[in-house]
Amino acid sequence: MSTVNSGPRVDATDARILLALADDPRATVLALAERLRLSRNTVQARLAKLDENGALGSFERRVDPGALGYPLTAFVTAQADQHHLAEVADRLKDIPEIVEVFGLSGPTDLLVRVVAADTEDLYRVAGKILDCPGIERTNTALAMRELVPHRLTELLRRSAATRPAPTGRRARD
Amino acid sequence: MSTVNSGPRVDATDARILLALADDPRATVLALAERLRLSRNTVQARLAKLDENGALGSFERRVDPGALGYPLTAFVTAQADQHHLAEVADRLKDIPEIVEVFGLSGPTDLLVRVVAADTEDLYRVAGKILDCPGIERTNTALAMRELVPHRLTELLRRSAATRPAPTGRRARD
DNA sequence: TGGGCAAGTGAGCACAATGCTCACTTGAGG
DNA sequence: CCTCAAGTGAGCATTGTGCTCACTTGCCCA
Repeated sequence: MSTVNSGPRVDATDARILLALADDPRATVLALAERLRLSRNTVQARLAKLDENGALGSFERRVDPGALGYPLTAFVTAQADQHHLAEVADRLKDIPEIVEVFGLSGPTDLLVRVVAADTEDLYRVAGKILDCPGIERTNTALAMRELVPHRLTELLRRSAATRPAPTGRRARD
Repeated sequence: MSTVNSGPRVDATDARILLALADDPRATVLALAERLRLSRNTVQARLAKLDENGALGSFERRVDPGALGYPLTAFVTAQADQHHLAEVADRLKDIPEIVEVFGLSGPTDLLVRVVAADTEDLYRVAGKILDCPGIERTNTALAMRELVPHRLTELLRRSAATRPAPTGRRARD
């Protein structure tokens, strides 16, 4: 349901931690600290804060639908009765194959991301979407290729590059 | 670049592990084992296999762009010279604000997911996309609301529900 | 110019988790 | 009937965790 989160912004050090984690997701705090040349204490505190503020989304994001038996991804755009968007969203939430829904600006009201086991399955799901009261028109496009797989690394690198406020870190080494 | 992965399919037990992990991402293997009433050994082996086969996507997926200073998400659809899709994709990859790109079936060739710091930033990024040689026409829609946040839980639950092949597990307890 | 303040550091400590290996069990399939 | 794949429980040396503490350092602000 939420749109933004905008807790306190991730700073350069946080970004470096996230980057290191991206490289090795199950790395121990100790390993991260060593690698980033920070104290274990710092990394631990930072990490704690990062998932307190919702800077880290849910873990499910990391699960590959393909491995779950849903190798097909499709995007269904829809026009809907704008007065009842919330109700429509609730209905859509009940369809398990629907993985993500956005409310859009412009002539297309909804963008629905769907996964499916095969084309027949996809057809069925598309039908279910159209059947939702409030949905007026849909259009389904199959994702044939993932040309750029989901990534935030470039943005993280940019954040990591800004010189951190150098506080209390040791001079030697 | 990859489209599918389709390593060996995730079975019911795997799904249960992933579900538990979704609930508590940094849970220790021991905690998971206890909670699922599996042996530590099993969980450890399963988890190892899960990220060997790419059933687990990269960690970056969990990072919230909002926390990074990019609270805006937009979807840019584009028509492109289909003979040069690969080159276009390479160009798009160089734009950091581009988070994901799909090649679609139908009249729209590309779906580009973009994040931006503000509307002006978005305008700039949209311009960069249009400037890519091979891109013929674009249309930008701002994601105003995340009506259903990314989730795979329902699907995971479905997988977890199928009775697992009950092998060698103890009778008592 | 001096005092807080926030953030980092290094040390230490009891406890828990990891990574490994081994012998054993169990159901499925040839 | 035998073998195989998967799970189990045990054990053990090594690491990592979660916590607290005293101390340092640069920044902000008065």
